[in-house]
Parts: sequence; structure tokens; C-alpha cells
Amino acid sequence: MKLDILTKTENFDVQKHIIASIRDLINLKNLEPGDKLPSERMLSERFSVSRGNVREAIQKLEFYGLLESIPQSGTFVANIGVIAMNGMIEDILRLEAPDFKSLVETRILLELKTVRLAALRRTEDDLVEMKVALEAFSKKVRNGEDAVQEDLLFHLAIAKASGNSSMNTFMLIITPEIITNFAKYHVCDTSNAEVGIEEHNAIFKAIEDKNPQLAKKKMKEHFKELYKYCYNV
Amino acid sequence: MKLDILTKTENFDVQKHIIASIRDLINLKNLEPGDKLPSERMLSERFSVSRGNVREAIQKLEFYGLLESIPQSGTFVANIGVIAMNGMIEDILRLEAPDFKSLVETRILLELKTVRLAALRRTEDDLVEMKVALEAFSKKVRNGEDAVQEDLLFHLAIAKASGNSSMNTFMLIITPEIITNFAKYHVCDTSNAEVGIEEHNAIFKAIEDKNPQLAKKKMKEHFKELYKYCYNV
DNA sequence: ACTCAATAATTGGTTAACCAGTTCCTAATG
DNA sequence: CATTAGGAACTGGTTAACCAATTATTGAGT
Repeated sequence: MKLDILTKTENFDVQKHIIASIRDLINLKNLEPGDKLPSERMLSERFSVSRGNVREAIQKLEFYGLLESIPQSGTFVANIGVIAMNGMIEDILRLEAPDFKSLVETRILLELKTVRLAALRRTEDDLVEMKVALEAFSKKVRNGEDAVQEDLLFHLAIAKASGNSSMNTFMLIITPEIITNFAKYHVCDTSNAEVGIEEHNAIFKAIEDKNPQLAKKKMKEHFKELYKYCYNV
Repeated sequence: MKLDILTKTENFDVQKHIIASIRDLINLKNLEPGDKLPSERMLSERFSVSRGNVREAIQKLEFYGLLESIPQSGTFVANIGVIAMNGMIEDILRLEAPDFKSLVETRILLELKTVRLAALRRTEDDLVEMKVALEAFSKKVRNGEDAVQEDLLFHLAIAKASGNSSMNTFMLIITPEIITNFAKYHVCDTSNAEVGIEEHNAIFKAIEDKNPQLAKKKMKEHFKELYKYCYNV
């Protein structure tokens, strides 16, 4: 297990090394948007790493929109100037795994916005889905069972109803990390589940009534404990 | 080129098919958190796809925290119940490329928050970096050159100074898409660049003075045109 | 019958060979 | 000399064989 972690760290470092090397290469050769990078084989030889590692690094930079691979043709630098390229790669290299506080802070930001948008834009279908999640949550809680999943699904239904695909995606990204951290640090273990039901109902009603201010307010109350945790601890 | 797009779409669909198949398998066999999935080879045979495709799909589900691969051991379902698993996979399958409006809306949300946090938490080093980006921007604008990159770097410096790694990451993710769309739809082509310099300076000063309210207000003014574009068009 | 070491089978990860297009150079032709 | 068909070389993507580590199985020894 320890070895596994070490291996992953090592791979992580080698990928960072490759990304930095690609950046240096772009600077050295003054590659501009649209220019072609050397082939994956040449890069792997030049950096003394496997071609698979090169592909991985390129895919990551492709994800951030800095490179573009065209099959049977080559890899090209995207329509971003060298300065932005350097700045962004520097940031990407510095990126670390988000701390729990950042996650919670971001979740609160997203939820307060999505709940407002949901109140403005929700369709009838959205209402149905939220209602289903809501009742599944209530049922489990009233049976005394653990209802973390159902809780989560209700919030994701709100994100979906917001009609903003970016925020929906971001919620999907941070949610599992939030869950695992919740379990790890035992957050919200003591909170009263019955109160949770009422808060969820209030949020749902505000969205149903298309009242964005109220929806945001109710969501804020729902996050009161989390808020404390985030800013007092 | 058209073929390329078709190929990508096809791959996209085959990946979705695999993800859905994995979900069905988990439901069919009632796999619970910690249970082991069939090996990649068996899955590839069962779904009649290449093992590479299976690996890709598993990696995606791993990114969303739903699965976990342990080398030389197997792939395991994460500590998330079947219900949440189903809901999240459904959402992931439905995920579409974000529309421009969603991107802008999300960017505004993130920037208004990060600028506030930056005013509260910025270090001296953060100030230096922002100052450098600021002056590079001013210089280019005063020379009548295009300064989209420098503009962007200033905003990324703010995100970094916010001290929230999640928001920083999200800003990095949406920024390149914003840029390409800006270029595509010719947003902000007519805006007066000189005004942009003053607005940037005002934002910087508010952060330097640790005045979060003012910083947010100045950022809001900076985004006035974008705001209009996002909510009026 | 039980233990536990030795081995065989299975796992995810990695590497190298292969594939189908693309690109670029060559040389034959008008 | 210019043009263009032909092909060689190169491209990213794909596949299959390989690897080291883990896990399951076996069977000898007590």
C-alpha cells in the first residue's frame, strides 16, 4: 500500500516534469498558437520518459485547453499566447489537492447560487425529480437509517435544476470529495436529521414558488453548521 | 476533419455505453462499497469493447470518486451507496459541454467570490504577482496591442490569492473555454481598453487595502458589460 | 484436521508493435 | 519549368503482449 502511494507520487512528479519540459520547449522554440509540437515519440526520447507518460501529460494540457491533438497529424498549441500559456502551466504545476476548507467554501458558494437559479428556472420535470429525492431522504431519516446519499442527491437535483451546466459539473466534481471528508472528519454526525427534513422541505417549497431570495435564505440556514465549521475551525 | 469529429463523438458514445453498463452491472450484482468489480479483461469481453476503452471509463468514474483502482488487486466501488452511485452516474452521462452563458455565469460567480477572499487573505507575494500581471497588461494596452492574455493572468492571480484551491482550479478549467468563446463571438471587442486598466487598478488597490466589499464592487463594475451580455442576450 | 509455505492464476499497469490517416518529398510528365 | 501523381515517412491512436505485485490454491508437514 505504501509502495502504491509512492508509485503514484512518482508518476505525478514525472508528469509535472514533462509538463514543465513542454513549457520550456515552447518557450525555447518560440512556438506560437497553431504551431506543431514535436511528435510524441521525439518528446519521449528527448525527455527520457515513456511515450505513455508524454501522452498523459499532453492529455492533461489538452484538458486545460492549452494543446490540441489532431489524429494522424500532430499536437498543436492552442489559440493562447505564450504569456498566458506560461502563467497557466505554472498554476497547473502548482495545483495541489484541495483542502477540506476550500471544498466546503466552494460548495457553499455553488449551492447558494444554484438554489437561486433553480428557483428562477426550474421546470416541472425538475420539480418532480427534486420531490422524488426529497421523499427518499425523508423516508430514510424517519426509519432512522443513514441518508447521506439521499441528502446528496437532493442537492444535485437542485444543481441540475439551476440550468447551468458548468456549476452542475463542478458540483459533481466536489461532491464525492466532500462525502469522503465528511466521513473522515465526522462532520454533521450530531446534527438532528428531523431538522434536515424540514430545511429541505423549505428549500423545495421556495424553489417551487419561484422565490429565489427565500430559497437562498433557506439554503443558508441549512448550511449554518457547515458555515461555522468552515470559518470558525 | 469531419471524420475526426465523428470519431470523437463515437468514442464519447462508446464510453458512455461502458459507464452505463458498469452501472447496470453494479445494480444487477448488488455490489456494495468496497466490493470488487470484475477485472478489466472480463469487462472488456463482456461489453465487447477494447480493454483500453474500459480503462478510460474506469478512470473517468475514478475521477468522480465512484470507483477506486488498486494496482495488481482490482477495481473497487467507492464508499458511496448504490443510490448515490446511480444518481451521479446518471448525471455524468447526461453531462453536456457547457454553453457559453453557463461559463460566463460561473466565471462571474467565481470572480466575485475570489476577489473578496483575495482582499481578505492576500499575502505580500500575492500582491507582487498581481502587480506584475497588472503592469504587463497596462503596458500592452498602452502600446495598442492585444492584451487578452495579460488580462486573464491578472484574474488568475486574484484566484490564486484567494487561497481557495478548488476555486483556483475551477477558474483554470473555465478560463481557456472563455477565451476561445470570446474570440468566437467577438465579445468585448469594442470595450475601451483604457477603462479596463483603471478598473484593474481599482480592484488591485482594494485588495491591497484589504477591503473586500470595495474589491467585490469594483469587480462587479469590471464585469458590467459581461453581465449585460449574460443576462440580456 | 490444521498451518503455512510454495506455487499457480489473476490483477491493474506498462511497454512495444501495429494501424490508418496525413504530410511531405520525389520524380515523371506535360 | 511547373504540375501533379505516387509513395515513403511520419503522425496520433489502438491493440496485444508483457510485467510486477497480489491473491487464491494447493499440498506437505505437524
